[in-house]
Amino acid sequence: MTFPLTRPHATPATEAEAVERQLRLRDHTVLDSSGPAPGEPGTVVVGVDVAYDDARDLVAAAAVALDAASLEVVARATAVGRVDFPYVPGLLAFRELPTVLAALERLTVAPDLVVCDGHGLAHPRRFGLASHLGVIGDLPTIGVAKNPPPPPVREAAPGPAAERGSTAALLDPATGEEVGLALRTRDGVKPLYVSPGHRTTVDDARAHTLHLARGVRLPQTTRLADRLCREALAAA
DNA sequence: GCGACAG
DNA sequence: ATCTTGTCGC
Repeated sequence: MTFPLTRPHATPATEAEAVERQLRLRDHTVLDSSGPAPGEPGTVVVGVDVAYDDARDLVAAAAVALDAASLEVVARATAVGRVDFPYVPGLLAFRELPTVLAALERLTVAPDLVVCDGHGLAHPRRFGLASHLGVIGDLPTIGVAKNPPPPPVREAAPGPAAERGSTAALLDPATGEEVGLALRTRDGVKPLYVSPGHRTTVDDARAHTLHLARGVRLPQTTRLADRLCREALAAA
Protein backbone atom coordinates (compact mmCIF):
# COMPACT_ATOMS: atom_id res chain seq x y z
CA MET A 1 0.00 0.00 0.00
CA THR A 2 1.02 3.64 -0.42
CA PHE A 3 0.77 6.63 1.86
CA PRO A 4 -0.73 10.03 0.89
CA LEU A 5 0.32 13.14 2.93
CA THR A 6 3.20 11.09 4.05
CA ARG A 7 6.63 9.91 3.78
CA PRO A 8 10.18 11.13 4.24
CA HIS A 9 9.71 11.67 7.98
CA ALA A 10 13.10 12.98 8.86
CA THR A 11 13.62 12.17 12.51
CA PRO A 12 13.30 15.29 14.69
CA ALA A 13 16.65 16.54 15.99
CA THR A 14 15.23 17.54 19.37
CA GLU A 15 12.31 16.72 21.61
CA ALA A 16 10.99 20.24 21.19
CA GLU A 17 10.94 19.76 17.44
CA ALA A 18 9.07 16.47 17.85
CA VAL A 19 6.46 18.14 20.04
CA GLU A 20 5.98 20.91 17.48
CA ARG A 21 5.44 18.33 14.79
CA GLN A 22 2.88 16.52 16.94
CA LEU A 23 0.92 19.69 17.47
CA ARG A 24 0.89 20.45 13.75
CA LEU A 25 -0.22 16.94 12.78
CA ARG A 26 -2.81 16.90 15.52
CA ASP A 27 -4.98 19.35 13.61
CA HIS A 28 -5.56 16.69 10.97
CA THR A 29 -6.99 14.16 13.40
CA VAL A 30 -10.55 13.05 12.62
CA LEU A 31 -12.53 11.78 15.60
CA ASP A 32 -16.14 12.30 14.57
CA SER A 33 -16.34 9.40 12.16
CA SER A 34 -16.73 5.76 13.05
CA GLY A 35 -14.44 3.10 11.68
CA PRO A 36 -15.68 -0.24 10.32
CA ALA A 37 -18.09 -2.24 12.46
CA PRO A 38 -16.42 -4.90 14.62
CA GLY A 39 -16.40 -8.32 12.99
CA GLU A 40 -17.72 -6.93 9.70
CA PRO A 41 -17.17 -9.70 7.13
CA GLY A 42 -14.73 -8.76 4.40
CA THR A 43 -12.97 -6.04 6.38
CA VAL A 44 -9.27 -6.26 7.16
CA VAL A 45 -7.94 -5.50 10.64
CA VAL A 46 -4.18 -5.03 10.89
CA GLY A 47 -2.12 -5.26 14.05
CA VAL A 48 1.29 -3.58 14.29
CA ASP A 49 4.02 -3.91 16.90
CA VAL A 50 7.79 -3.47 17.29
CA ALA A 51 10.64 -5.16 19.15
CA TYR A 52 14.05 -3.74 20.07
CA ASP A 53 17.59 -5.00 20.20
CA ASP A 54 19.49 -2.45 22.26
CA ALA A 55 22.82 -4.18 21.76
CA ARG A 56 22.62 -3.94 17.97
CA ASP A 57 20.58 -0.73 17.96
CA LEU A 58 17.90 -2.37 15.84
CA VAL A 59 14.14 -2.15 15.74
CA ALA A 60 11.90 -4.68 13.98
CA ALA A 61 8.27 -3.97 13.07
CA ALA A 62 5.53 -6.36 12.05
CA ALA A 63 2.11 -5.89 10.46
CA VAL A 64 -0.34 -8.77 10.58
CA ALA A 65 -3.63 -8.56 8.67
CA LEU A 66 -6.65 -10.53 9.86
CA ASP A 67 -10.08 -11.04 8.41
CA ALA A 68 -12.31 -9.17 10.83
CA ALA A 69 -14.92 -11.92 10.93
CA SER A 70 -12.86 -15.11 11.11
CA LEU A 71 -9.70 -13.58 12.61
CA GLU A 72 -7.73 -15.66 10.13
CA VAL A 73 -4.40 -14.23 8.95
CA VAL A 74 -4.66 -12.88 5.41
CA ALA A 75 -1.27 -11.18 5.09
CA ARG A 76 1.90 -10.44 7.05
CA ALA A 77 4.89 -8.15 6.60
CA THR A 78 7.97 -7.05 8.52
CA ALA A 79 10.71 -4.43 8.34
CA VAL A 80 13.92 -3.88 10.26
CA GLY A 81 15.56 -0.51 10.86
CA ARG A 82 17.96 1.32 13.10
CA VAL A 83 16.81 3.06 16.26
CA ASP A 84 17.29 6.79 15.73
CA PHE A 85 15.13 8.39 18.41
CA PRO A 86 15.25 7.76 22.17
CA TYR A 87 12.38 6.46 24.23
CA VAL A 88 10.56 9.50 25.55
CA PRO A 89 7.10 9.08 27.11
CA GLY A 90 4.73 11.03 24.88
CA LEU A 91 6.99 10.82 21.83
CA LEU A 92 6.88 7.10 21.11
CA ALA A 93 5.72 7.61 17.55
CA PHE A 94 9.06 9.09 16.49
CA ARG A 95 10.85 5.98 17.70
CA GLU A 96 8.51 3.37 16.27
CA LEU A 97 6.63 4.71 13.27
CA PRO A 98 9.36 4.83 10.61
CA THR A 99 9.81 1.07 10.80
CA VAL A 100 6.10 0.41 11.25
CA LEU A 101 5.38 2.38 8.07
CA ALA A 102 7.98 0.34 6.22
CA ALA A 103 6.26 -2.87 7.29
CA LEU A 104 2.83 -1.53 6.32
CA GLU A 105 4.10 -0.57 2.88
CA ARG A 106 5.08 -4.18 2.32
CA LEU A 107 1.64 -5.43 3.22
CA THR A 108 -0.26 -6.66 0.17
CA VAL A 109 -3.72 -5.82 1.51
CA ALA A 110 -5.26 -2.46 2.45
CA PRO A 111 -6.15 -2.11 6.15
CA ASP A 112 -9.70 -1.08 7.07
CA LEU A 113 -8.50 -0.60 10.64
CA VAL A 114 -5.07 -0.62 12.30
CA VAL A 115 -4.67 -1.66 15.92
CA CYS A 116 -1.61 -0.06 17.55
CA ASP A 117 0.34 -1.13 20.61
CA GLY A 118 0.17 2.17 22.48
CA HIS A 119 -2.16 5.13 23.02
CA GLY A 120 -4.17 7.29 20.65
CA LEU A 121 -6.22 10.17 22.07
CA ALA A 122 -5.31 9.08 25.59
CA HIS A 123 -2.04 10.96 25.38
CA PRO A 124 -0.63 14.01 27.19
CA ARG A 125 -1.10 16.10 24.05
CA ARG A 126 -3.94 14.00 22.62
CA PHE A 127 -1.78 12.64 19.84
CA GLY A 128 -0.34 9.24 20.64
CA LEU A 129 1.20 6.63 18.42
CA ALA A 130 -2.16 5.50 17.04
CA SER A 131 -3.23 9.06 16.22
CA HIS A 132 0.08 9.76 14.51
CA LEU A 133 -0.03 6.62 12.36
CA GLY A 134 -3.64 7.30 11.44
CA VAL A 135 -2.98 10.85 10.25
CA ILE A 136 0.25 10.00 8.45
CA GLY A 137 -1.26 7.01 6.68
CA ASP A 138 -4.82 8.35 6.43
CA LEU A 139 -5.95 5.15 8.10
CA PRO A 140 -8.61 4.36 10.72
CA THR A 141 -6.64 3.47 13.85
CA ILE A 142 -7.16 2.66 17.52
CA GLY A 143 -4.66 2.50 20.37
CA VAL A 144 -4.55 -0.47 22.74
CA ALA A 145 -2.00 -0.17 25.55
CA LYS A 146 -1.14 -2.46 28.45
CA ASN A 147 -0.43 0.43 30.81
CA PRO A 148 -2.15 3.71 31.68
CA PRO A 149 -1.26 6.82 29.69
CA PRO A 150 1.25 9.31 31.10
CA PRO A 151 -0.32 12.15 33.09
CA PRO A 152 -2.14 14.48 32.94
CA VAL A 153 -4.58 11.90 31.57
CA ARG A 154 -6.13 10.08 34.50
CA GLU A 155 -8.51 7.24 35.13
CA ALA A 156 -11.96 8.00 36.51
CA ALA A 157 -12.30 7.20 40.20
CA PRO A 158 -13.84 3.73 40.67
CA GLY A 159 -11.66 1.34 38.71
CA PRO A 160 -13.47 -0.90 36.26
CA ALA A 161 -15.50 -3.74 37.70
CA ALA A 162 -13.80 -7.11 37.49
CA GLU A 163 -15.84 -8.53 34.62
CA ARG A 164 -14.91 -8.73 30.96
CA GLY A 165 -16.36 -5.76 29.13
CA SER A 166 -16.44 -3.41 32.12
CA THR A 167 -14.88 0.03 31.65
CA ALA A 168 -13.70 3.16 33.44
CA ALA A 169 -13.31 6.45 31.64
CA LEU A 170 -9.90 8.00 30.98
CA LEU A 171 -10.31 11.73 31.44
CA ASP A 172 -8.46 14.87 30.55
CA PRO A 173 -8.44 16.60 33.95
CA ALA A 174 -8.37 20.02 32.31
CA THR A 175 -11.46 19.63 30.15
CA GLY A 176 -13.20 16.63 31.66
CA GLU A 177 -13.27 15.12 28.20
CA GLU A 178 -13.30 11.35 27.90
CA VAL A 179 -10.21 10.45 25.89
CA GLY A 180 -10.38 6.68 26.22
CA LEU A 181 -11.26 3.77 28.49
CA ALA A 182 -9.69 1.33 30.87
CA LEU A 183 -11.23 -1.85 29.48
CA ARG A 184 -11.30 -5.29 31.02
CA THR A 185 -11.04 -7.96 28.32
CA ARG A 186 -10.99 -10.88 30.77
CA ASP A 187 -12.55 -11.39 34.19
CA GLY A 188 -10.27 -10.38 37.02
CA VAL A 189 -7.20 -9.36 35.02
CA LYS A 190 -5.52 -5.98 34.54
CA PRO A 191 -7.49 -3.80 32.15
CA LEU A 192 -6.21 -2.57 28.80
CA TYR A 193 -6.20 1.15 27.98
CA VAL A 194 -7.95 1.87 24.72
CA SER A 195 -8.50 5.09 22.79
CA PRO A 196 -9.33 6.24 19.28
CA GLY A 197 -6.46 7.17 16.99
CA HIS A 198 -7.83 8.59 13.74
CA ARG A 199 -11.20 8.19 11.96
CA THR A 200 -12.54 6.17 14.89
CA THR A 201 -14.40 6.79 18.17
CA VAL A 202 -13.91 5.78 21.80
CA ASP A 203 -16.61 3.18 21.32
CA ASP A 204 -14.88 1.80 18.22
CA ALA A 205 -11.76 1.29 20.32
CA ARG A 206 -13.78 -0.51 22.97
CA ALA A 207 -15.85 -2.69 20.63
CA HIS A 208 -13.00 -3.71 18.33
CA THR A 209 -10.72 -4.55 21.22
CA LEU A 210 -13.36 -6.75 22.83
CA HIS A 211 -14.06 -8.44 19.52
CA LEU A 212 -10.37 -9.13 18.89
CA ALA A 213 -9.67 -10.38 22.43
CA ARG A 214 -11.83 -13.46 22.89
CA GLY A 215 -10.65 -15.65 25.74
CA VAL A 216 -7.31 -13.81 25.94
CA ARG A 217 -6.30 -10.47 27.42
CA LEU A 218 -4.66 -8.93 24.36
CA PRO A 219 -6.24 -8.47 20.93
CA GLN A 220 -5.28 -11.27 18.53
CA THR A 221 -3.79 -8.63 16.24
CA THR A 222 -1.40 -7.49 18.94
CA ARG A 223 -0.43 -11.01 19.94
CA LEU A 224 0.39 -12.05 16.38
CA ALA A 225 2.24 -8.84 15.54
CA ASP A 226 4.24 -9.13 18.75
CA ARG A 227 5.31 -12.64 17.92
CA LEU A 228 6.18 -11.79 14.34
CA CYS A 229 8.33 -8.74 15.09
CA ARG A 230 10.32 -10.74 17.62
CA GLU A 231 10.98 -13.36 14.98
CA ALA A 232 12.00 -10.70 12.49
CA LEU A 233 14.41 -9.24 15.02
CA ALA A 234 15.95 -12.62 15.78
CA ALA A 235 16.40 -13.28 12.07
CA ALA A 236 17.99 -9.88 11.41
C1' DG B 1 12.07 20.19 45.23
C1' DC B 2 10.80 15.02 44.21
C1' DG B 3 8.30 11.61 41.83
C1' DA B 4 5.65 9.72 37.73
C1' DC B 5 6.06 8.66 32.79
C1' DA B 6 2.75 4.22 26.33
C1' DG B 7 7.00 1.04 24.22
C1' DA C 1 10.79 -2.59 25.43
C1' DT C 2 14.03 -6.26 27.79
C1' DC C 3 16.40 -9.51 31.41
C1' DT C 4 13.66 -14.49 33.22
C1' DT C 5 11.45 -19.92 36.74
C1' DG C 6 8.36 -21.39 38.97
C1' DT C 7 3.85 -21.16 40.56
C1' DC C 8 -1.15 -20.30 41.63
C1' DG C 9 -5.75 -20.86 39.75
C1' DC C 10 -9.59 -21.98 36.51
